[in-house]
Amino acid sequence: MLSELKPTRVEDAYLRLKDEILQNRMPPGFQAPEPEIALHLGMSRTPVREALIRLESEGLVRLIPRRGALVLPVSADDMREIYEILTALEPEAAASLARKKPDAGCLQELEAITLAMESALASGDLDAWADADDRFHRKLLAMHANNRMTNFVNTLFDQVHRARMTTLRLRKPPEQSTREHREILDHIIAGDVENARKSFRAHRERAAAELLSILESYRLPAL
Amino acid sequence: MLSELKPTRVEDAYLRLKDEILQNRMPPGFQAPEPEIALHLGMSRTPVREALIRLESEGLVRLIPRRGALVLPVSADDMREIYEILTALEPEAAASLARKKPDAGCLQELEAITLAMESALASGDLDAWADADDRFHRKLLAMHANNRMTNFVNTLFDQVHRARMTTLRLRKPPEQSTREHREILDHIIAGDVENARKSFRAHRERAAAELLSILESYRLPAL
DNA sequence: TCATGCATTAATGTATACATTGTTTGAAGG
DNA sequence: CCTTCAAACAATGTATACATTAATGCATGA
Repeated sequence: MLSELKPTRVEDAYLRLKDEILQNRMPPGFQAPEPEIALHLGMSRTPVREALIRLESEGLVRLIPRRGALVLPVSADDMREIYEILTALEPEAAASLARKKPDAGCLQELEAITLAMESALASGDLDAWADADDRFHRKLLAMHANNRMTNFVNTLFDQVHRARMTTLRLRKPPEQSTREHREILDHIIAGDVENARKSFRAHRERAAAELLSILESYRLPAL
Repeated sequence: MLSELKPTRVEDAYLRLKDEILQNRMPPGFQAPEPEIALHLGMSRTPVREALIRLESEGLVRLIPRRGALVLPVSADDMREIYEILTALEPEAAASLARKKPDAGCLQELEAITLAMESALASGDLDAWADADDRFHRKLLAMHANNRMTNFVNTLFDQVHRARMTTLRLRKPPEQSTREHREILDHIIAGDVENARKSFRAHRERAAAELLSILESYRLPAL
């Protein structure tokens, strides 16, 4: 029901290419024509082409007329665009969740993710921390029943994924972020709509400023 | 530069199908298999298929396994999703514009659109009014340099286009909307960030409530 | 040596072919 | 008359073929 009964080549190509891009095995600037990618994936151009179109619409790739597919770098300005949108949308989701008072089961899961983040911070496991961070944001969105918002924001998360992974180790331990997640969760549980919104907004604004300042101080124009 | 040098069949199919959908010549619920659409457009399945994939990613169509492309109706719940996103994003764009104090030329254009809306209201020309409304929203977004936001919001505008056209004549003359546009513009010109944001938010919240109440009172579950 | 232009190469956009598989029709049997 | 099963049909997913056209490289000439 959730996954396709029959795995199609397009889906396969899409997932594999997306994975290669997000894991930085196909780094930004990487470029290859359709036939080459098709060969690499062991299928014909047709499904590859459709997968590339999809990746392009998600902002991970650009199709350049006679040059092939280009893995897009994410510039500081892209980052600004993306964080501006996240700053507007995610707090709404959080506020709406606080209003709706979701059932205990769902909140339990958010709670577990937050605990995982806290313990990852304590043990200095940055990868686990980043994973919990990602899960928190995605879970919160998924709980707020707005599929259009969820899907769109998820594509934005994907776009900044590489940048977050890179900067993860260029900054101090993310204590503040962790505290803020806890704070947001508390407000949601308490049903405090306005504070849920505000604290999420502050969380995003601070994270964006931090990320951009890291990019600047390390002279990373794009990732 | 703006348009493609060479009009491709995919682009042609995309534009024509989108137009047919938005103009309600292919109404919600309309369904046709790829070969039929290809025949209708006078080209092979390949470009049609790519155009349909694009329309699907924009939420206008759904591709159902052995049934063909289905023109999606927009339900009240879809409307809720869409307006929630607009309510979060557009006020940010307005606020940011108020902050940036755009040059007179651009504001001139917004002013002209607002005047057009006011005179359309005065003369009772609903189509001209709706056109000015649409242009105001799109222009404001375009002025706020965030392409991701602009593109996404534009797809949402497209999705609600039919519903807006239908309800346009089921409601009282849109005096309030017109006043609100003027108010928003004034705040932007004055550089009043917070009031630009607030008045736009109020504008969207009211419009959403109005639209949904019309759907309810006329028993229109979807459009 | 460097510029110019032609020929070759190669990538895309599109058409077509084909296998797979779900749907539907119609006939046969209860 | 309704149900069941099979065969024909049809749509998709994918592969392949092909025309067009941009890029590349090489040869030619100044």
